[in-house]
Amino acid sequence: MDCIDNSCPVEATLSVIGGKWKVIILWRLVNGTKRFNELQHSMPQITRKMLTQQLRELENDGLIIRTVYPQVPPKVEYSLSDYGKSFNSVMESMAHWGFTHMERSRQDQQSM
Amino acid sequence: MDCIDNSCPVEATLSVIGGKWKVIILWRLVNGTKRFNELQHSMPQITRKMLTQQLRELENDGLIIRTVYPQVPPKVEYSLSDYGKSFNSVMESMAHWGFTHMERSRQDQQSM
DNA sequence: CCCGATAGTTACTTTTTTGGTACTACGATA
DNA sequence: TATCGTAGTACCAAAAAAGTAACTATCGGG
Repeated sequence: MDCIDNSCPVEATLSVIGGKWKVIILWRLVNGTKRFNELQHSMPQITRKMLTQQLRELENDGLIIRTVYPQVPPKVEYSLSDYGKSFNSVMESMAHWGFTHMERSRQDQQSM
Repeated sequence: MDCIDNSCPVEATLSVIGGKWKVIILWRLVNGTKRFNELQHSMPQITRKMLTQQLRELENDGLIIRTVYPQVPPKVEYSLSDYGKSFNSVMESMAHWGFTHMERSRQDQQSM
């Protein structure tokens, strides 16, 4: 699992989920299918443009599935593909570390 | 481990190790202390400036330890702190996923 | 015939990140 | 006394990422 020449598995991961939003979006999809607006409202900081763009890239990389319902007004649902679900363990790991990091930060503050 | 209000453990993690270089640098330090130039040579794409900057931020966040030896020419060593080592499990997880991702990409190419 | 709703797109601007080159300090060596 | 080597800094430019605001499509309802 080491970096051999210029093929490094950690960098490979970063190349797929790098950037400011991808992981956050995937994390929102862990507990099920979401519509575009649901996603947007669960991430007030992201703009429609960014959300669309990141969702397209995740779709192209096969991590999520985009389902369009031929209705008006439009209905588009996003969900994790099996491949996307395989990323859950990484996110769980990140969530676990982040949780202890938050605890730690809180304690740092108190001792000041 | 969910997102509660605006405190999300995944986002907390990203705020510390987000960006293009942090994880890559930490991954280089997993198997021991490295000097500045060693780090740079193991990441030919990074510039001195970026490397310095990222190392400082990692140091400020308590993930790495910077040791300056009072010599000429200078010798500065970087290593993971205990806290930084606690991030190893996340990186292992990323490395594992990245490894299968590389396999997958290779197979996608062959079937084209 | 205008309005609302959803899921976008487009053009433009700002911000952030990254890169390039030159410069520094200091002692050792030739 | 000029040069080398390490680990940087300083300043400016370029590129990439992200944000802003306005615009689109379509159907149903008032």
